[in-house]
Amino acid sequence: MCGKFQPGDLPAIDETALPQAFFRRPVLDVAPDLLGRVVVARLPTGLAPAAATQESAVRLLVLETEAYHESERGAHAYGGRRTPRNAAMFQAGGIAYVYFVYGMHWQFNVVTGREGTGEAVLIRAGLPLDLDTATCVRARRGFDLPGRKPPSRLDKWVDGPAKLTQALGIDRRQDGQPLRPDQSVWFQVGVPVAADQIVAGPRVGIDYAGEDAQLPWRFRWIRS
DNA sequence: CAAACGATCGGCT
DNA sequence: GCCGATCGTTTGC
Repeated sequence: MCGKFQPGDLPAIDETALPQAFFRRPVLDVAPDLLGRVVVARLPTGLAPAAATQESAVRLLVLETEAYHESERGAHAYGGRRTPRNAAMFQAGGIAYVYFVYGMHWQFNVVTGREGTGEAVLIRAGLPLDLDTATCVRARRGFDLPGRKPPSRLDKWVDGPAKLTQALGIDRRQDGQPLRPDQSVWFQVGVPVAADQIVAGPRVGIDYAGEDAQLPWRFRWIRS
């Protein structure tokens, strides 16, 4: 390629796939530990008919996550209550939990912990890592449509959970899928993140959770 | 079976 | 900053 694509100063990225054991830990361990990892998705673009049969690889550096656990009111699995929608949350860690919100958006979660406990990490934001990714994200997020243009800062391209599923091409078909390289979505080791660069704060959009809405279970990587 | 309600986004003021 | 869009999931009658 042209070699001009610069996602910022980053050390070498370790492309080793994260093993299932990485996810089979408590959700509050996994959620901050996912910062600096790379999420990879090989999914159809689903745009023009000609492109619909092609597959594109999108690689995003994980910048923001949130933890959800059945012990608190913010979680779909609160109180251990199972429904057809949240079934994936109760499986052993290492699979995807994908659900639909606000009548138009998909959200991508990583199931954590042991089988029988409802917990998952919501992936909220990411940084495009290469030219192929940027090309695919431009198309999927509609940056090339008339009257629209991509954000000037690359870290504003995928800065919300619904924007992230749009960029990766994730929808209900990935719900319950194992996160492994032989599937369509998986994680790589990525780059190390210093502990003092991780900022914890309250999760967004869960006012109905009462006092649990103030738990500092949102994790953001602030690159200095 | 009907109806309310979102773990949000993008466009406009 | 506010507001409208839009529909799967859940809950209650």
